[in-house]
Amino acid sequence: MKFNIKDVAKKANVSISTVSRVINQSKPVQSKTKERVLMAIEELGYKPNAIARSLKVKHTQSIGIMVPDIANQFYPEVVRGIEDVANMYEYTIFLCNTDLDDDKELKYFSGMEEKQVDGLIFMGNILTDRLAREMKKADMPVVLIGSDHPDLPSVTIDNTLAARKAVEYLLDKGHRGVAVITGKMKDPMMGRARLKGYREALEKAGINWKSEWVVEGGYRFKSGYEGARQLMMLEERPTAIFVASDEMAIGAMRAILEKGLQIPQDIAVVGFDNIDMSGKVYPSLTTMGQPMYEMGAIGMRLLTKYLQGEIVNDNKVVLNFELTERESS
Amino acid sequence: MKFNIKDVAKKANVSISTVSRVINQSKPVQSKTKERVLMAIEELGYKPNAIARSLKVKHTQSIGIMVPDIANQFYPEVVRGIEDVANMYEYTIFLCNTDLDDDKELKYFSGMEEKQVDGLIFMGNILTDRLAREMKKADMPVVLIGSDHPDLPSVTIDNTLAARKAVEYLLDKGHRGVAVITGKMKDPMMGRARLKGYREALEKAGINWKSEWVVEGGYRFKSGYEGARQLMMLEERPTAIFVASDEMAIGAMRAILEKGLQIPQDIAVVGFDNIDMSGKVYPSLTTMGQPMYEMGAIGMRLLTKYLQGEIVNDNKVVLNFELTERESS
DNA sequence: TTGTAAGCGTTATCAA
DNA sequence: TTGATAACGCTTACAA
Repeated sequence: MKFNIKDVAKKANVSISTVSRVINQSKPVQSKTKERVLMAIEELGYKPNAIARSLKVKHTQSIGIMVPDIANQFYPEVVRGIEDVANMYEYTIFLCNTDLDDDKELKYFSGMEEKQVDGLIFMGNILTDRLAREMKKADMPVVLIGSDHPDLPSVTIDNTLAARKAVEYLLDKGHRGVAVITGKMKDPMMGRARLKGYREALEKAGINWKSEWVVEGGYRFKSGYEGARQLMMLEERPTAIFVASDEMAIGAMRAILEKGLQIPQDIAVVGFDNIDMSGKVYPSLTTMGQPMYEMGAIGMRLLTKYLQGEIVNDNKVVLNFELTERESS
Repeated sequence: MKFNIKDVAKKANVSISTVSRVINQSKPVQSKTKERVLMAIEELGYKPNAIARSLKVKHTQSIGIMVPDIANQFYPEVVRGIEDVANMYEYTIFLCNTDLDDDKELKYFSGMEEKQVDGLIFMGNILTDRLAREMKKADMPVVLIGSDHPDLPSVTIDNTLAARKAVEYLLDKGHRGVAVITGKMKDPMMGRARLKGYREALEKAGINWKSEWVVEGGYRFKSGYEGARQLMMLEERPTAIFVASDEMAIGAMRAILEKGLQIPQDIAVVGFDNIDMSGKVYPSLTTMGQPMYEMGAIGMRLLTKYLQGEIVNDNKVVLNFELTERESS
């Protein structure tokens, strides 16, 4: 049996407004009547209906999160960051997996709008114009995490700088033959930006670019594995590989180890992201870390600012990255 | 600017009821007027307000998911399973991280009730009586995944049988010195049940139980690492370790490798869960796999049955497990 | 300090 | 096939 505010009003012998007032503490209520109301609530096991409330007050205290795939190592950590600060601000989160599918993204976004989320956090490799337009049209704040767009707030790191630093680290260790397994070329951040960083590092060091030393990967283990095998078949074998994601890097390491080669003696590898597992594999992975939890937390904090109507002066926050040196280099 | 059904009614020169009818296709509408309505919707960029709808129809097409920690390797995969079938049935999901904290569990559950979720999926190591009572009281279906309770539907595997099989596998390989790193003893499934399986296997094989060969772990990498170190310091060193979770097993492997020992030649290890990473580490991990994605998918499917008022004859589904043999054994 | 009543954006009943 | 209108459970003027 489900009771509503009317039931408790009747039971406590007051009007529904005073019940509302004690629930929300929105206006003073005489302590005696308040007690009666509380009693009634207790006895009936009454729970306020947030849906009805939302309809009236025009906000839901819910926000949407769109991620490519929660089962992909990278995202759970940032979702956790989001969740933690969302809870501090009393928001609960709707989670959607887009699989990087444009239609799903559009559909879910629309669904979130209909469910009247107060705001939304979007993660995805590339933000289509179509979706960006929808986001602008919708009158709810959206913040991007890990990707970027001229007229939307976002939190990111400087991917090309981070990649450059990673490669420079390898160069500083004396490596001259540094190959790269990168993200998809159509992907601005993980693909092009990180490759650009690689190229910049080489240029600055006066090292020639060898096109056979750059292989385009996906993001998963398998493509790192295959990329490394391909690289090792070259007559001039690289002595180090910079890999644009940790999961690929772990795949690359396996390929190297299977070949009977030693890491880092024969080939050093440095990854990107610093997912949880990168410190746990053997050998542990040196990696250019993104502050995933912070990206989530800060992204959500940014969102709350819009939600609360605070003025925000900087809607593009770019966070620091940090190289974690481990055994693989 | 946000428009409502009234706005489109005015624009299309019809009543709000006919607008509602074309949106929901709940009653025939003359194709000509339907067209007008569709035009108006299009022009205004109207999106129906699901909150208002929910208030009226008394369901929200939302369900809640409570997990200990989405950043923990095990859960994203089952959440993904849940999500996929939830979407097939047009539900969207609220995600909550409980951190295994009783108060948070209670609080979030209450919050989900207020938000009028149509149902809820709970994951947690142990279901407190307090929470179980709340679940019974609430008039919404709840299904448990990975844990169990006499009067709640659930989907699990037979943890003690699975553990026994894992240990028997080791025994069959000729190991006589099989140690175990288990879950917390207060945890019925991952702790006691899996330890029980270990014991049963030993008994059946006529092998003596050595209390110094069982160490109680948490679930994380570190406790596996430490557990293995402890085990290796014994004067009679085990030749195999059964570890009650993959993450701990990966920690155990690292401890073994660091010690300069070989896996599986010196010590074999088999884990539990078959998380994604267990096939990617080096050496790859033999593990007793839980069908995580399926547990999620089937759990959600079970929930939809309650949601749709289907009669369900078996509210305790126990799934098959499967040993995946890899390099660590 | 308390109560009455309008209204939030829908759906659904009833009548036309 | 369409339109008026009550109702869903709440908050919030406004009045008492």
